[in-house]
Amino acid sequence: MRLMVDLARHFGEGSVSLHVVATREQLPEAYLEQLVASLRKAGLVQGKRGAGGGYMLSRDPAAITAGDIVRALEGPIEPQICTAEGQAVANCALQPGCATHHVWMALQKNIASALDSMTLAQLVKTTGPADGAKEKQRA
Amino acid sequence: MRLMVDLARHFGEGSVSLHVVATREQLPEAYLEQLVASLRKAGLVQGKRGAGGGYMLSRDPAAITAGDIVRALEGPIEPQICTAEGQAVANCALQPGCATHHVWMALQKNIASALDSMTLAQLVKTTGPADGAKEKQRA
DNA sequence: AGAATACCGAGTGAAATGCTCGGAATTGCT
DNA sequence: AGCAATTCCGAGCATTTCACTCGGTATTCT
Repeated sequence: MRLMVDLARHFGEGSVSLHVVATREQLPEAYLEQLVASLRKAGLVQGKRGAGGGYMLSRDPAAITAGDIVRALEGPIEPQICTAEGQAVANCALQPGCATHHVWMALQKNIASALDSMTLAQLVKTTGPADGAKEKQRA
Repeated sequence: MRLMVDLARHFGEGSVSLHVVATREQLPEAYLEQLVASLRKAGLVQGKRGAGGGYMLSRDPAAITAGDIVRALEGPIEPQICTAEGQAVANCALQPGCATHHVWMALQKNIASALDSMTLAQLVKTTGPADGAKEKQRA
């Protein structure tokens, strides 16, 4: 997540090496390498090999949401095994009218829409200065 | 969760033994025992010992939310370690303007309000009796 | 050529999750 | 009083996930 925000922050400056990001964000480089692999497979970033290479976002920061990132890294959003995104009615296999299924489905949609409504561009903006704006929430 | 809905479904009928709930919901009894301990400590259910004993909700089903249950079983709602409920500004200890903190806080509030808006009474209503089917049927 | 860098696959330690086991303590029934 | 039902309690166990490491290979720049 922080990785992506960092990349977004330097969007348009060519490719950035993981080494730089790692030191800048104080994250283990070897770990980022692994994460970025998933992000690349999901088409969110592009890598450039060789000396002077690195990574860059493949889309505009305004066109990438937190939801995209979460899905790329952790798979479909599913509060419970039986309520993953994109499953029609699911594999519950238990009582058809399983009371709790309702709960998790509602929650899943809620989470998904919350994450999908946050773009990288927004995140970059809301954290440049001393973080004064905390208004972007609708009940 | 299903345990609580089951209890709610039979609210007002005195105490229900775990054995009954377990067979009714097809869940391992020994496991329920453990779960219900947390629920009791959280004040959501009351236990009555001895033969003919069992558990019952300590409040009206309309006064218990999914959020209550989740918190009782899994602790405060926290999408990330640094964004648990009830923490003022938190233990991030990293960059003060950590970009992603914002995301998780928003998400946490979203989840919490979603769960808090679902009461057991509602859940009982929106799902027919599991299999007992001798309750008064409505919906 | 040599260094920097992305790529790849496997492995590790700690924690959470769902569940089991054995044994108390309490209560109702006969 | 005694027995059976039931809550209570603490520990343990198998699997999975999480965050992270390691060693190596391929590519590209200077």
